[in-house]
Amino acid sequence: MSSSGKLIAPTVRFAPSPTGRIHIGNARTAVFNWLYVLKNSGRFVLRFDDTDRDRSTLQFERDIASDLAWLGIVPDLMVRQSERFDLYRQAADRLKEIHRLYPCYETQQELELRRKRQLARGAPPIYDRSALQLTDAERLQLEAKGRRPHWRFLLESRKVGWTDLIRGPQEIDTATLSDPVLIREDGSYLYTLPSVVDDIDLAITHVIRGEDHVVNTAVQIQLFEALGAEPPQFAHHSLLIGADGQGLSKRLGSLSIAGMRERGIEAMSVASVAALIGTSESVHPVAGYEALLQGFDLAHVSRAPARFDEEELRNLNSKLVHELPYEAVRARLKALDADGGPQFWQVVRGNLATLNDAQHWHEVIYGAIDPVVADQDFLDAARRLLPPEPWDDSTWTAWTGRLKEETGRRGKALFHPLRLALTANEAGPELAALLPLIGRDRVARRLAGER
RNA sequence: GCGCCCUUCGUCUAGCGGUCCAGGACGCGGCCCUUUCACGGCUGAAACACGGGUUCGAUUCCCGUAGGGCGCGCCA
Repeated sequence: MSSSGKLIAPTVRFAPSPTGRIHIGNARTAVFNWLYVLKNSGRFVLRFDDTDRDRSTLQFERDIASDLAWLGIVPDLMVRQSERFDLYRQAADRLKEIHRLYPCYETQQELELRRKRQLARGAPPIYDRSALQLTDAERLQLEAKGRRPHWRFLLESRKVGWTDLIRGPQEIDTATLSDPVLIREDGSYLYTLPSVVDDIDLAITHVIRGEDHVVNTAVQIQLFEALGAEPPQFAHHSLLIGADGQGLSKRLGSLSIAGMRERGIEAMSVASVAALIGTSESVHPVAGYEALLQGFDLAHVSRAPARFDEEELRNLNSKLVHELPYEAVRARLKALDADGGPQFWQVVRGNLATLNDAQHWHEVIYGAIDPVVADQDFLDAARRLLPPEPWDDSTWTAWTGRLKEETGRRGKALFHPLRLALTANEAGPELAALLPLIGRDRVARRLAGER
């Protein structure tokens, strides 16, 4: 909203702290941001909020970047807050000058005790600003005793409002909030200040994030204003909950993107679920972001928490795999040592839950299996009737037709033993299609009960 | 404890006072295809959390209750 009316490309940021890998909930935020960028020809900033030096690691940064890359998300810019402390110091100085940042000397134990007392009284656990009452002499005395201050942002007690792109008009009374600590006793920065300073410096126009940040937004808007900047647009989506209806944040193990990848789930399956769950669009497999873009609109995102069920993801994934063209999977089949060519893929894909399952069918068709033999006499008869090659799609019908005449068997009694002998599986692709791929030699061997 | 948000089929949701004996999608059941199973196609069952209001009329508006999510950090 520049005064010149000039259109600025929307810029969004995805700002994980590299203290762990991303899970489906974070991925959903990332995908929303990504779709917003694709839809509006914007820029995507990946910002590592690594102000917590103890818990942040470079390895997690790399892992997060690779999880995003796997999801097809390509940042235009990557920054690391730990490399931008100068900026934060400048902003802090400015806030001190205008008396919006003040030193406090309470210990964490004292603060905790106060909060407990307030809670016990039924009062909200809000910082009482007693540090503001300190005289210069008292401050000096505390410093002489070796106390170092932490610094709080002085909130203006008033209602702060914004129009949330997902939640609509919002209003929060900052009188109900504690003045947030911006700078720790050791001089390091907490999330709040760097986040706002970077949003200003990187010209972020749209902050799309989880609703756990709704209250922070009021504080941040005051910070933007104190620093003389116009706040960006905000969009807060609801958080995912587990299939059991409980919050997701508690147990992350199997919900990690890395885990889904390892289990052979397609990246676009994850992206489809992430983008569509909790929206008015139907949750269905979408092969690419361009197609996902069609129905994308932040206004379609629900305000109620949505359940994430991995079984739903698996179902959606198998449907996605069933539709994948050979060219799209060829390289990955090769990597699995399961590239049986276009014909193979065509026959087999409808039976796969994940692409990795192609390995199994490749082995069943071209490798050595242990045939399941229940009735050797029947299989011997089948073997005697085996037509000579070349084989094609009609071979199956011709062969089993003769076998039917010979043995009088039909239906399941006819086909089930053949399926078990030829594939060692109860279920699978159509045998008529499988037969020419397996070939006469292997078929004959398997009917004889040999590997 | 306080504050904010949410509550329609099992799940994700459409619905913004009469169009709704509530629509779609996934899942589930059935049928068809396949002289087997799976894939695929078709089809069916399935919901307005509860209690008060407001109104000629509430899924739709208001209040309360219950349930859920989030927040109240020298975490992000």
